[in-house]
Parts: sequence; C-alpha cells; structure tokens
Amino acid sequence: MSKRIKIKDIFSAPVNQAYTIMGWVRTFRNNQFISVNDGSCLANIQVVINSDQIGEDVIKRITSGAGISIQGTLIESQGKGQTVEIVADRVEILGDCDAETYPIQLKNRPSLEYLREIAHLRFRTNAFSAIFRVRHALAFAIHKFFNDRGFFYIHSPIITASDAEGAGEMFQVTTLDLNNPPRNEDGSINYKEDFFEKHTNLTVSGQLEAELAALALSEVYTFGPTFRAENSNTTRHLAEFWMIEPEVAFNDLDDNMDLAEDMLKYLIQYALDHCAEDLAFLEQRLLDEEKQKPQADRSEMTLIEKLKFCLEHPFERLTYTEAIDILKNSTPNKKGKFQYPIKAWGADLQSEHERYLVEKHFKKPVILTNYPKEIKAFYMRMDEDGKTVRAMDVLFPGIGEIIGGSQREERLDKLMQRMEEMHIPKDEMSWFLDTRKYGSVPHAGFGLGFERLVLFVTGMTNIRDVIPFPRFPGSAEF
RNA sequence: GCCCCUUUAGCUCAGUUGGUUAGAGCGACGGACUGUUAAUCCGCAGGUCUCAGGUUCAAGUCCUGAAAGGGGCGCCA
Repeated sequence: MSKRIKIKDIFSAPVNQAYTIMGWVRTFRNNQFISVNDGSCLANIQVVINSDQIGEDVIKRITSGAGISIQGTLIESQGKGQTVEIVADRVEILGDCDAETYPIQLKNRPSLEYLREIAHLRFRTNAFSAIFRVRHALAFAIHKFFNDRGFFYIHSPIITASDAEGAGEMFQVTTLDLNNPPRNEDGSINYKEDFFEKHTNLTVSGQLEAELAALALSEVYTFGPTFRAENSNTTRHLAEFWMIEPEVAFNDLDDNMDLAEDMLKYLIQYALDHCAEDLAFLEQRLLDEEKQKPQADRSEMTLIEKLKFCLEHPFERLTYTEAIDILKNSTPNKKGKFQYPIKAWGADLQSEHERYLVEKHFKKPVILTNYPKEIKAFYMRMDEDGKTVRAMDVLFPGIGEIIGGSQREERLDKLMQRMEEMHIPKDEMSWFLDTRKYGSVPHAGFGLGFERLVLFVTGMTNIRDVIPFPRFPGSAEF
C-alpha cells in the first residue's frame, strides 16, 4: 500500500502514479464520484469509483461525513471542474457516518448560530476549517515576526496572585472546599490553607511579567491565554482569549506605534501570502451573507480589498485631544445622533465615537494616543502636561479596539504617586516596583487581542466563531 | 448588568384580519442513473408550531411569564 499523501499535496503530485489518500466524504454523486476532504486545504479531491470493482456493501457506506481511505491512481481529470482526480482501486471505510443522525448537512448551508451549538463538529465545514487554518497561520506568523526581530518569547504565568492589574474581573483559582472553607477568626476565608497559601486567580494580562523580562532581555513578547470574568455579552468579547503582549525596553510611544503598525501589517500580509485560497473562500462567504442585507449595510470593499487597503495606507495617528475636536464638530454630534454626545474634553470615547472616527471620518485604521490619565491604567507614563498619559489604542474598522498599549511609567516616584491616586496596593506590587528601583529604563508595550485579529482577517463578525471552543458567560461547552 | 429581536419538520424558512386536516426548498429514506460538480429524475416518511399559564366559540397567530438563540450598549483585547 502506498504511503498516505495529503490532499493539499496531491494537486501538484505527478500523475499516473499510485497514491493513498484519507479523509472524510463531503459528497457522493452518481454512485461514482466521491469528494474527499482531509482538512489540509479547502479543496476536495474527486475520487472516481467503478461500481463493478467496489462492492455494493462498501458503496452503501459512502455517506457524507464518513471517514474513508482510498488507494488509487492519480490521473488528469476526464471531466470538467477539476484538473486531477483519483481512480480508486481500493476503498476502505475507516469510520461509518450515519447520515440520518449526522447533524451537518453541508448542502443546507447550516447557519453559523446552528454550527456554534455543535462546535465539536463544525471543523468539518469549509468555513470553519478555513477559519482555523487562517488562525493557525496568524499564530505562527506572530512567532515568526518576533523571532525574526530578535524578540524572546516569555511564558507569563496563567495562575497569578497579583490582583492589582486592573484589567478586569478575575476567575479565582482554589482547591479549597467551597462548602466548608477554612476560616480566620474574623470569619474571612483563610487562604493560608489554600494550595498556594494565598488568594490566586487566572491571569488577566501577562504585561507586568513581560515588563520584568523586558527590563533584562530588552525585547520580549508573550502569547498565551487570558481570562476575564466580566459579564460581557458582545460579538467582540470572550471570557477566555489569547493575547499577544510585546514589551520593549528603550522604546517610547512612537516606537510602540511603529511596532504595532508593522506587526499588524506583517500579519495581514502573511495571511494574504499563505492563506489565499481560504481567504478567497471567506470573502465569497461574506459576499453571499451580505446579499441578504440592505445595500446601505453592505461593505464598501470585499474582504481581500479591505485587507490590502490596510497594508497600503499608513494608520492615522492622532491624539485623544485632536479626536475630541473632530468628534465635537462632527455632523452626528451636532445633530444629536450620538447616544453619548461629546460635550467636553475628558469624556471617555464610546464605541460609536470610535466607529465614527475609523469608519466614517478617516476610513482606515486609527491610532489614538495621549488619553486623559483618569481613564487609563496606573502604569502608563505621565505626559509633561500632567493631564494625559502616553497611551495608544489601535482601532480597526468593524472591530474597534484591537490593540491597547502605552509607554510605561519608568520613574519610581511618579509611578508610586499614580498607584496611590488609583488605590493600587503597593505592598503586593513590590516585585513590580523593584524594576523601577534597580536600573529602570524607558520601555513600552501593548496587548493585541488575537481573536480580534482573526475576526478582522477572516471577515467573520462574531468572536465566538474564530476560537474553536468559545467561553463566555453561561457557556463552557466542550 | 441594561435594552431590543427571534423561536413552526433534521437544516433554512413561508404561514394573510385569530377560523377546516400547518406548507415549501434542502436533507434523510426507497428507487433510477458510468462523467457528476450544492448532480439530476421519480417516490416516500417526517410536526407536542420552545415551554407554562391566560383571553376567546376558536390560538402557530393575541396577552403574561420562563427558557434558549441572536443583535446593540457598557466593561476591554
């Protein structure tokens, strides 16, 4: 028996030779043509069988979804629609698939909502196999981008005792018996008896740990799961998501923006170069979906046009103060169309304002910088005016905030002052403050929400469709 | 957490002002078919109209509540 060849490779393999392919039946037509997919690429290989040669009992078992092994000869296709096909000598059913109960009937174009409920099987569809191949390519490209630039991949902890990062509600980690936890004399729970002998949570960010590494290795990044127990019910939030957090010593805010823009463009280019077939499919899927919508709600660009547009234009960089001016004088603000009208400097920007800037005013990715200190985290570097901090948010069309970052406050006295103002317990953060005490240098970094990047590149609209097994309030299936 | 929408066959959806026995396409199943491409053709089965109350002579249709799903907002990545 010949060695198995992946379907991805068979289209360029020499013809008139014997091959073995394995995969799953997509369709079976005319008792003669099997479309087989093994997930290595979007395309199916057409297998031609001769019913005289393949027994009736086997033919009966060639159903949609069945696992199958085919041995045969690759030939130039005798029909239209494909360049090559396999004439089968041997067909073996590896795993039967009962068509009566199999929940995926591809010809019905099942809805994304339905497939979300059967996430364990949705990999079997073209859309989800394409999404997860693109997701893989982007994950790989992230490591390649940083490795090629001399960054070191730091594994920040998943379980953390640090409760002071301020990035959101946390999931507690404990081995204590919830029905009968050990108590202190005052009735509070005695975490001294917990596994770590202290109160611990799942991490909401690897940033602080990345800063520790950056202040020795200079250029580092993290790429790991992150957990937020916020009760967020949107198409852009997950309780468990993956985040990329580069942190670079000696970088200022401009360097940080350059790194963010270079990285995003590199990743988009990588996807265009390596996932052309999948992206073309996802583009068509999006076009089909938008046909249902009224003309006004449809995108002006196709998916691939949109991705290329991002590469070709510099991201618009402006300060929060400049953005407020634009918004204050904008037509929707004057006509009272904003749900939250922009009245004065200092207001937090709502997603309607971000959308206006990105989708209406500039019509391209925007980097907003120098926000008021009151609406940003304690670790961001204070500007000279004492009012704003060196923060930056990268806003993408359709996604909103895809990156949030800043130049960090490296001056010990200023950092301590901010922690006091924002009621961050200093005693728990001594390890973090040590970096400012001993050889502190300017540095900057940011966090990229990986799923938000995948959303943008694949053109999907719900973040629950770009992670294999999404976790969100009320749902931890599979 | 707040607001809005949806729920009818395995899937995607029709179902008029409340009025006989609730429909279609696809899928499944049975059959035909040796060049199909979401194959085609013929045939057939498939329903507690999400659930619990209520209004009414009469409810898939109206009202109340619940559940599940979707969307928007907030929190952020």
